[in-house]
Amino acid sequence: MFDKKRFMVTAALPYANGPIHIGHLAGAYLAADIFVRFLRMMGKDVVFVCGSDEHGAAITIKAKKEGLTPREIIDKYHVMFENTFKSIGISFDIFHRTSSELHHQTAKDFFMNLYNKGQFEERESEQYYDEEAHQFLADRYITGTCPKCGFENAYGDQCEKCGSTLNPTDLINPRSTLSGSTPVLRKTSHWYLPLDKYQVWLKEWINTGKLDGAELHDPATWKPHVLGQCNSWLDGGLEPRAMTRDLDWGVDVPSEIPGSDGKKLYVWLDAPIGYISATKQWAADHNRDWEPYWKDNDTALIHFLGKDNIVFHCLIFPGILHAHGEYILPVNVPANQFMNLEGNKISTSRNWAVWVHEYLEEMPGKEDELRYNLIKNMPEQKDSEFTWKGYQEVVNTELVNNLANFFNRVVVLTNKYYGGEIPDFDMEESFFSSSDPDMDTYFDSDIIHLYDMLSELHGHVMSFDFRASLKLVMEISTFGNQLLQLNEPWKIQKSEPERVAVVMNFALQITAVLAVVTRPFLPFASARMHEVLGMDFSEENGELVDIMGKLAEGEAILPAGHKIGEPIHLFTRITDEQVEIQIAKLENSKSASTEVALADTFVPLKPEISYDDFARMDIRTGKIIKAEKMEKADKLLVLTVDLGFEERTIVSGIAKHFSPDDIIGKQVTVLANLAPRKLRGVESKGMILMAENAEGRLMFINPDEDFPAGMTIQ
RNA sequence: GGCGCGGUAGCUCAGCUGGUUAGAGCGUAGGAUUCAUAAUCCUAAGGUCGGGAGUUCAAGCCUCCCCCGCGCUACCA
Repeated sequence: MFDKKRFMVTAALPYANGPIHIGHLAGAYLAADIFVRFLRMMGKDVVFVCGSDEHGAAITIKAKKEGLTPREIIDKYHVMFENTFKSIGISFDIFHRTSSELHHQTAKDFFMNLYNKGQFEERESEQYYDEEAHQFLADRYITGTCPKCGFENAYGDQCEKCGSTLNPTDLINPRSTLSGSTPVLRKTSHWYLPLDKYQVWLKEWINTGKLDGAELHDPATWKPHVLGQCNSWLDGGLEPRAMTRDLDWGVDVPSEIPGSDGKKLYVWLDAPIGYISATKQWAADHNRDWEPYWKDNDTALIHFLGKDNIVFHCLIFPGILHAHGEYILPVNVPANQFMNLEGNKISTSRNWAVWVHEYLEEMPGKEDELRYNLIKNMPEQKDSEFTWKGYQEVVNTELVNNLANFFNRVVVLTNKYYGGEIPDFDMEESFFSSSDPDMDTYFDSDIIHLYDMLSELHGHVMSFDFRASLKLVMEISTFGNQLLQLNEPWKIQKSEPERVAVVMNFALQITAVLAVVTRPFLPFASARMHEVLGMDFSEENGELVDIMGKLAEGEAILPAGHKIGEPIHLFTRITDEQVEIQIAKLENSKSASTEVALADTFVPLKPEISYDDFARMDIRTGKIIKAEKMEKADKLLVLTVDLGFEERTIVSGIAKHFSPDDIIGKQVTVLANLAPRKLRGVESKGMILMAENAEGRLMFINPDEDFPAGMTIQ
């Protein structure tokens, strides 16, 4: 991969309906940023693109809720994204947006191309239509009762209470959120991408890297969980996917296509094309040609994203690119897993998150401290965890005690002994080094040890192993601390100044190496080091190649006589108070949002019924006399209930809440005249009445004293 | 239930295609040192590698069964 002429690097487009949190950074943006900065410093031709994903029903709904236009919503978040990413040091070459004219045109062209090639299947389906608002309804515009948990405000695509994935037609009592009316099913037609037809080549391409005889990537370099998830989908069989929707906020289906009225491109053909339009805009801004970056086989296309996006970028987008025919496919999709926060999943809706823009305000000047922690704990192979206590410990022990302290003591000693000038020394002079503790070493041979470390660092970055590469950076600092400790210049400066001169010169070369290699990880501290050392800190452009070349030759990076500046503290300690404030803030937001959630989830009253309606229900007391788990079902218990006059079988979905042994002998309340229904082959006659709280916890409803079975309830 | 990814020292994690006494950082204990933000350096203690069986001369790494965590998915009238 590294032998490719140029690199096209993308980071997942953030959706413009909420701010960026640490999970986003750890999942995609930091990994991409390190990789790209490193490539630039290796002198590679690389373009790094991203942008706001600004279409779809969720944005129009949010706009409506807040009394704003969709345009106002996306403008707000686009600006916010730009500021956040810039402030935390994500070095996009361009941060574009899908609402731009250029993107609309690019996406339409792409659609037109596939259409003309006959790649689409046009299919009719029935979708809900709002007769008052005169439009088809996006899944998110339809609410109704969840068929699975009974929650009355489930969306057409998902129930936010039980988390099930739904189709709008699954909803009981569907309502349009536009007009409140009951939507009707109406025929509509859409263009589908026949992924089922791509299945064979996709499977081959993913697992062997081969496509049409060409070797495109090495699957051994792909992460196991990425391959695993792809194969899980492939083995389940791919199905055609609609590439268009009846939406009102998005990219129009090209008007020259019959039946395009009111149709918009669906996210599959919108967001990822955003990478391409971003590249076009970048090219136009810099008077460059965008096409080689997407169409030349000598380009390595790499997508950085979180695991929620794997299937999208490994199967659907490659399917689209290949259907078009002119585009290259990604050589790797190094998806990360998720980062948890203080023991819980990060959740936007429950406000359980560290928002990056808030962090930047509350912890000013501590960009690198956050970057360091997120990289150190990057969820590369499995979910990981961010804690404020861990943040404090890592900053104080690793950044302050190890790195900043090393830098500081070298600069202090240089100023003290040599008035801030890098000392000249005798190449024949020996000293101690931890690279070979048993014998004395010399400048030109030991400096190659630094080269070896950088070369190892390079290997880690190229295999997307950012945790390991960060660790290696810190080992360089430790190597420096060891050098000082083994030679103790403060003890021998009077007696052996020649030896101190080599040691200090070498120590200064290590600080120079650190100034350069920290840049992809800790760009802000890197800038401070450059300044103190009097090194040029301009563009990232081949400087790693430079210093590696020198080190390999046993040469110094900073020449003798070079003047450096005054000592500074690169990092300062995180206090207990700072940590406590952050933890308290999290806890507060949690309890606050729980209260809101509780208030929100009081299920609205159902329409009034008559006494007769009630009287038709036969509700009885009963007692569970037998309970066992249903085979091959996670949530079902098969209960035998004594109703006094008979025993009957009732299947109940409570296995997650109660174990069979615990509920035998339990008094229950049974809706006894409910029509029987078969569940997984077992006939269930009746239903156990349960109370449920906002968190989904279940409780039996029963007489509060021992009471005979079979008695009526009225 | 199915599929995928994980389960390694108190904590966070490394362990390449199976190969000698299983590693790192933090924490803990002892020692050295004072240039440095009470920082640094050295040493030590500490692990039935989720559990069980198997393949092999040899398994943390391979096979089978089971348990636990996470994700997707199915059943939950």
